[in-house]
Amino acid sequence: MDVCNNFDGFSDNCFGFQEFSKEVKALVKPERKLYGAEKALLALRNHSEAERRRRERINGHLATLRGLIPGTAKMDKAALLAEVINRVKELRDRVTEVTRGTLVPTDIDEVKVEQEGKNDENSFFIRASLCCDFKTELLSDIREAIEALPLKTVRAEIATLGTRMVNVFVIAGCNADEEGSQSLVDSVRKALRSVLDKFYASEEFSSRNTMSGKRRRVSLFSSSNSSSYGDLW
Amino acid sequence: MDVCNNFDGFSDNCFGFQEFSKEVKALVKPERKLYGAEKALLALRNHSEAERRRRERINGHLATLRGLIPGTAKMDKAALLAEVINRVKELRDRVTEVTRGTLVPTDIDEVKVEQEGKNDENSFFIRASLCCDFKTELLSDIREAIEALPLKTVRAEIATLGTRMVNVFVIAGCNADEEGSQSLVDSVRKALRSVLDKFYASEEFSSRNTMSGKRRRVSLFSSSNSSSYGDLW
DNA sequence: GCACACACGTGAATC
DNA sequence: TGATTCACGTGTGTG
Repeated sequence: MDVCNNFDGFSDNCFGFQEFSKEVKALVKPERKLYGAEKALLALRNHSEAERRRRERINGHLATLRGLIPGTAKMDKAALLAEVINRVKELRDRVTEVTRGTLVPTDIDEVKVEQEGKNDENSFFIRASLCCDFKTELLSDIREAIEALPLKTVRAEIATLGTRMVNVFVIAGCNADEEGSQSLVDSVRKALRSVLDKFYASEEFSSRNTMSGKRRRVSLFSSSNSSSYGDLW
Repeated sequence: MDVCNNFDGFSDNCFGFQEFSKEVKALVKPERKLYGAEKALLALRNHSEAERRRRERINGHLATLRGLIPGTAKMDKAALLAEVINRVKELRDRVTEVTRGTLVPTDIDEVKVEQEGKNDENSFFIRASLCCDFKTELLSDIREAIEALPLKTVRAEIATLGTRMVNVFVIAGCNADEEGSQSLVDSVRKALRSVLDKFYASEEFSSRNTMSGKRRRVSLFSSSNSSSYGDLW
């Protein structure tokens, strides 16, 4: 260790001398201590192997990312990750762009609540939507549910088609950490779902039909974009 | 070095003894060689600092990815990357899903060729589209161009709106590496562009209008989803 | 004590 | 050659 420090700029551990001298000391004394040394060596082995496995896991994921994004075959890790970031942003923007302007009720009752874009900075938005049969009573229920939450509604839209409607709310949040914003998302989702549940209950009471679960399919037209994303429920 | 190998399972370089002994030898001899040692130390320093910077770059990108994808705050690197992979796939699927079924010609002449999904396994698809004015002659040109390529067309669609049309081809490929599939994409793109160019040439010959570049804007309606993704050209 | 994850410095390869 | 990237083993902290 001291030897090592004779060269300035070298810290103790840079040559692994500590470990080395430990082993030496252990080896000097007979038998019993040797057990300790063997054990230590085994531990060291396990350690390095575990670390190798960890690296393989990470690099494996990086490799599949390379396969997922064309043109990144020969990039180094950092450049690859930068490209991944761009891709995620691009795709996210494309989705919102292609989704925007096509606010059309689908034939599936659903509540979607998701955090929308740019939590790069401290501000963020929550986009909440509820799609179901159109009932004027529902509107006030929704309004109440949303306004009961300590949130600021930035934008609200409604679209109807036939007997169906979809309501969209964009809600502003700021200065919330990861967990805070997630709990906001959850509370919004809960609020809208309770509105939907209440509606179902009243429907059921008026015995128009019985529900099998909470989701209901109404054949209006084949909806293509309302599937996937189970986590949005 | 020999000392090091006395412990089996330890390779030469595991303690950095090579480097160490190099420095020792250098120090034994006076003055001139000391310069060499100093230089070596400096180089080592630069090296470790560069490596530190590299790590910071990578970790920085990982951090922004964390910020970009909610719920990954406390994940370890591997889990984060796995989540990133899921996100990219999800978003990619959402885009194609939300795009599909809305095959409508836009007001911009364009050729899009992109690799579509799942090159996880060895098979993949290429989705190629060409959007331009509708001319019946074009159809056979396109057909010829596509069939001239050593590819299997899995699906083909055409949609028209007013004077505009868009053709979509889904082409199957398999057992191609990154570069191979990329060159296929390029050749498809080239083929479709040549069709478009030929069309332009004949149009120009018939002197309906002069082109400024190859792109042409026709006001039909404001197209929203044909923007971005310059790399698709 | 053990398992896991991370940062670090180093050796080697590539350009 | 120097600069840069990667894999590796190790030290260290946390649960």
